[in-house]
Amino acid sequence: MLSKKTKYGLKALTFIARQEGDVPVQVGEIAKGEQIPQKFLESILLTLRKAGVLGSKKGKHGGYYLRNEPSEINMADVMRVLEGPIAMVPCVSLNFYEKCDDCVNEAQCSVHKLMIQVRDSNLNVFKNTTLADLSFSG
Amino acid sequence: MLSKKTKYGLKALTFIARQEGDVPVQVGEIAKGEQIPQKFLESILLTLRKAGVLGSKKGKHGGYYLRNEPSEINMADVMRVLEGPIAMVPCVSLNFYEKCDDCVNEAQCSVHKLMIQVRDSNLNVFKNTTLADLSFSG
DNA sequence: GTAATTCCTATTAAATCTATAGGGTTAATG
DNA sequence: CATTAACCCTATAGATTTAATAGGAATTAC
Repeated sequence: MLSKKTKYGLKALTFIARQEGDVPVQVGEIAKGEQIPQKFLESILLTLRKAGVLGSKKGKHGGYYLRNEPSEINMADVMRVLEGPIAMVPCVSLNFYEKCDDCVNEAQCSVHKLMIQVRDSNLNVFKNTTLADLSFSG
Repeated sequence: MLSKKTKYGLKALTFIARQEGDVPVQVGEIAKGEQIPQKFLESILLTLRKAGVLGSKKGKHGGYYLRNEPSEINMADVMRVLEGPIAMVPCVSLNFYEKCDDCVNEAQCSVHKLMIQVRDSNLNVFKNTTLADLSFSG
């Protein structure tokens, strides 16, 4: 199940991408427009900023903006920030590999075999989908 | 993240598939062989039996066996039983569709768009992988 | 200097996952 | 037919994670 954090984060990114103006977009605006609890959204946007996806401007008339063009922001990066590793088990994670305690023989492990395929297939989707794909057109 | 329930369930199915004998496989055997808490495993196998994946024989010398050939058991069915819907959000689930409360326009929702692709890609993997693929050979 | 906004930490509330407990039911065996 | 070994079933406790809230600190426009 997709976490609310990720769901809200994706919606917020889309919302920002669609505001084509030059001024940063405020949390309150996004929260209202997308029906997201404002304080929760604050922490999510903060995470995205710290990860380098968003930039921010503080103080009055402050807000958030994209650090790159929507077409340059791919979902693999975004999902890793919001949802964590793309792999469903650490033993098939490319970026966060960890051996299973219980698993004796990784090469023969059925979970390992299946999850490698899932990882590859998801990675393929995420890498090839950009924020622009999600934000514009039908 | 893959739940332990699913992980254990997959390992157990593989274990049973690899026992080529005619006698049912006992929970205790699987638990020992795969390092799974026995009582937890019991409940998982019960779930798989109720879903029609496994059959069981009660009483002394009882145990579990596959209801179909490993090559006929596909992972889409197994994952639905163990992990729940394959879709990461209800609004893209084929078998368990539900509209989002918050989402005003499904067609324009970025989460919806992305998750449809993820669902299709995962479904493709799960439907085309059988228990035989996971159990035998390298 | 006041108002508006992001920034940061802590905490609580809710939900889910993992595991255990305890016994009921069924069947093989001598 | 008693004993034993296995699955069957429900409930519940413990642990972890997720979701949301609270309260203010720091920063900037005006």
